[in-house]
Amino acid sequence: MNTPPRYLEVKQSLVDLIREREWKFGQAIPSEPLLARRFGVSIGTIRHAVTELVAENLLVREQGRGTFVTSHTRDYMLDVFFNIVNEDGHKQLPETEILDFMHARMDTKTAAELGMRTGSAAVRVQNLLRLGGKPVILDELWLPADKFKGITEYMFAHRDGTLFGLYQQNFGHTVVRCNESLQAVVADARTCERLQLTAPAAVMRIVRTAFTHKDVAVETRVRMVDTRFLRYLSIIGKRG
Amino acid sequence: MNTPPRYLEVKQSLVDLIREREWKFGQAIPSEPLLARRFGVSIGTIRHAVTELVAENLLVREQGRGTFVTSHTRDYMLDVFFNIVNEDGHKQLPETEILDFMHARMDTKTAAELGMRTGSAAVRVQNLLRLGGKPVILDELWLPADKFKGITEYMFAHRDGTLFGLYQQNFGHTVVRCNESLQAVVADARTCERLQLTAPAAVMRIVRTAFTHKDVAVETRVRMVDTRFLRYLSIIGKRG
DNA sequence: TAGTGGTCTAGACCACGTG
DNA sequence: ACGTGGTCTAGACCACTAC
Repeated sequence: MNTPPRYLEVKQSLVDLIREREWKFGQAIPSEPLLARRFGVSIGTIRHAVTELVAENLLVREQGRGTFVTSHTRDYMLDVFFNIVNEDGHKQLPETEILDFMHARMDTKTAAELGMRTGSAAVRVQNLLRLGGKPVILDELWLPADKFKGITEYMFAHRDGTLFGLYQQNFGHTVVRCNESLQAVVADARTCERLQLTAPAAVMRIVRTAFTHKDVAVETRVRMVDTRFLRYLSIIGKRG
Repeated sequence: MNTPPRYLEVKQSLVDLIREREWKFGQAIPSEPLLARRFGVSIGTIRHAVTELVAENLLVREQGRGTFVTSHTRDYMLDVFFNIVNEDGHKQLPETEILDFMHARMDTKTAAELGMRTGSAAVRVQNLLRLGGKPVILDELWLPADKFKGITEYMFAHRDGTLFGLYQQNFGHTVVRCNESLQAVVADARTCERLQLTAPAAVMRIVRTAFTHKDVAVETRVRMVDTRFLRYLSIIGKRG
C-alpha cells in the first residue's frame, strides 16, 4: 500500500471545501487548532498543508487576523499577474477600453490553448489599454462559453475590480497561474493603427493562458504591447 | 529587544558557511540531526532554515542521500535560468560560439545594471548561440573586472559546463537569481547580419542581470533573440 | 483580554538510497 | 543494515490584531 501523506489529504480537502464554496472568497477559514481537531491531525500537519496552499495563491495568511481565501477583488493579487512596467521598472496599472465584445467559435490555436475542440462556442473580447492616456496594449481575449454562461458586455464594462475578480465572483473560477509565451513581431497594419505606431514597428506579442487550481484553462488572450517605453519584467529564481 | 527567529539565524549561519567554502559546491552538508546539535536547536528549526535555502536555490535536497550545496555544473539548475523554447514549448540548449572577448570600461547603463560606477573596468564578451546550426541569439555580456580577476578567453571557450558553473567554480559566485527586462525592437544592421535576418525584422531584446545570494550583481547581458521560431516562456504563480 | 498565526521543541516512525 | 531526508505529534510560548 502506498498511502499519500496526511498533509496532502488535508490539503486536498481544503481545496475541495474552497471549491464547493463552504468558505467564500475573501473570508477567513477556521483557525489552525480548529482545523487540526476537525481533520484529526496535529497543528503542524495543518500548517504544512496551508503553507503549500499559500504558495499556490489559494490562501493568504495574516498574522493575528487569520487565514483567508484569496480574493482577486481585494488588494491581494492585484498586480501579481501583470508583469509590464515602465522604463524605470515601476508598475502602473492601465485603463481599459472595450473595443468589441462578441460570441464566436474558437479557431484551432485558441481551442488548443484552452484545451477544447476547434469550433467550440466562445466569447471574444477586444480591449485597448492605455497608460497616461496613450494606447500601449491591444488585447484579444477568448473565454470558453460553457464556463462563462450568461456573461455580458455590461459585466465586462462595469466590473469594479480586475477581470480575474469578475471571473471569480460571478463564475467561481479562481485563477492561480498564467502561462505566457512571448515573441517579437513586426506590427501589422491594424495594430499600428490602434497603438498609433508608424510602420515598420516592432511589438511584443504575448499569448497568455490563465489556469485555475486544477489546471483548467479559463481564458486565453493575445496581447500586443508597444514596448518603446514599456518593458516586460521577469524574475527567475529566489522565491524567498 | 527584537531578536530574529532562531531559524533565520541558523539560515544565515548556513549561508556564511557555504560562502566561506566550509562546504563546497556539489558536496553534502551534515545531516539534519547533526546540524541540530551543532546549532543547539531542534530538527524542525533546521528543516525550516534548509527549506528556505532550497527555495532560494542555494541547497538541494535528495531523499535518502542528503542535502547538497547547489552546483551549476551538475544537472541541477542547468536550464533553470534559460526560458527560451521552440514553438512546441520544448526547451533546447544552444551551442555557443565566442565572437569577441575584450577588456573595456562600462558605459553608464551597464554600470547601473551592475551597481557600479561608469567607467569601471570590465570584461565584455560577445557570443553567438545556435540551435540546430542556425544562429538565433546574439549575446553581449559584461562582467565586473574586480569580481573576475584573471578571467581569460580560454576559460570561456574551454569550460565544460554552463557559464554560471564557471563563475561558481573559478570565482566563487553562485548565481541564484536573474532579472530580465524584455522589449521588442526592430533589429539593427549588425544584428540582422549576425542572425541572418532580412530587414525590417523584429527581435526580442533582453537585458538580463544575474545576482548572487546577497543581491550582488555579477553579470549583465544584452541578448537579441530571433523569435520567428522561438518563444520566451514565463509562468506566473503556482510554485507548488 | 482573547484569539490568531509564527516559532520552537524533542522526540517518533516511514520511505528512500547505498553498501 | 544503516543513514538520509520526509512526515507527524502534542504540546509550549511569542507577536500581532482587534475589541
